[in-house]
Amino acid sequence: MSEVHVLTTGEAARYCGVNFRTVIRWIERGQLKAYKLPGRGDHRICVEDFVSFLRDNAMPVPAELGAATRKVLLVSDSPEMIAGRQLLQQAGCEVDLASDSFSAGTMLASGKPAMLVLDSNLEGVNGFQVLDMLRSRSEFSSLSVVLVAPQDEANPQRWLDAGADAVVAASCDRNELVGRINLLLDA
Amino acid sequence: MSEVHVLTTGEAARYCGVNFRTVIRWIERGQLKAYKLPGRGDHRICVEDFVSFLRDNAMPVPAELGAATRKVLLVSDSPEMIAGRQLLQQAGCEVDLASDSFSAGTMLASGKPAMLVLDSNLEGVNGFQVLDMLRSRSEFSSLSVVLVAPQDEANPQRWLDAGADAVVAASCDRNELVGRINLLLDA
DNA sequence: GCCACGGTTGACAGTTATGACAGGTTAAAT
DNA sequence: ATTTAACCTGTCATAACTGTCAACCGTGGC
Repeated sequence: MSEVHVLTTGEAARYCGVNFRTVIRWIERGQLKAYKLPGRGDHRICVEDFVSFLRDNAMPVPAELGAATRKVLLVSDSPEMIAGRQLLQQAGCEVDLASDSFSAGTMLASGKPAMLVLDSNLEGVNGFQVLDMLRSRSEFSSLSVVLVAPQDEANPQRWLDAGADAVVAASCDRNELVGRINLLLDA
Repeated sequence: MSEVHVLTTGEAARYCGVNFRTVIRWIERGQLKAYKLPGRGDHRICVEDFVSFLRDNAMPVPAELGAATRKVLLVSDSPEMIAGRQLLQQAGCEVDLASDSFSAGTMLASGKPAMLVLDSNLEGVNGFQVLDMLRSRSEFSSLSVVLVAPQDEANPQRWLDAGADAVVAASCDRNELVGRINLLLDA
């Protein structure tokens, strides 16, 4: 069963060092998404919504809540890429792995990773199509995308134009890849 | 075998991030419908009642409970198949449409359809791979799958063996397709 | 039979919602 | 520079809801 972790106004208030009254006002103003319990109308805030609220307002994200924001979905069927998984885990990331585009899609939607590492060499994946789709849907607006370019890539810029946040060559060093992923996750 | 799914107070509580005591109070106040077991008077909540309670109170519905009963995800890029969409809508179905496997995956996971109509002629889709993945994940255990077989299909049985609930030829009549979908949805 | 597990109940402590009010900040108007 | 208004935030008291705790009871496994 899915453990939906939610916060009360008091918890959210303590996390950002304000009075809970203020948190309620943020909610009333529509700045922070929340729902109400039927009883007295207590507010409950999904951690996910809270974290994106903090980010939108350049507020510090508590480490224990930000852990979920270091989740990476790695989409590739190449053994070398998959070997990079361990490096990412050592770097403190949670890593989901998909080796075809259909399951990649399901894992993206259900696992809610903060980053997608997409190997455009994967058979049946059209990187441009995927980027188009991601960028046209608001639910993925905060998703970072690192594109692993085809072997023969001559013009990496076109991927950036299509919406990728970074492009790396498939042949690039794994440590370099992990370094860039880390940089994006911390940004 | 049709599994009548019910929740205990503890499960319902975890689903909406409150204490089980609170769930019992909602039931006592008549806000949440439930029945009692004869023994100690344990509460049991039908998933259906729980979901409509959540909806009534604008509370988030957990993905694994929210599956719509007449929602179909149509995965194809063939104009004829897409034309079948209207027929399905006329038959009272809600229809999502995906034309590539990646977005099909995202829509399957986020849209929670009751049925997947998968065109195996779609480029980049390996029907067997998809069926394997679906049947190995419990979150999709209740999903019906209608497979639209390749043009040259000689042995439809192998799709059924792989986990499809029905197989139709790509050339088959649209009305027949809709009829079979309806049958499965009502089952 | 015995035990672990999970659910119930009641009492009580802890939290939260609400409205009103006061102090602080910002920005525009004088 | 000063004033003013608008706004945000914290505080308070009250009422109501929610969580916690302990004791107890069915159920199923050993």
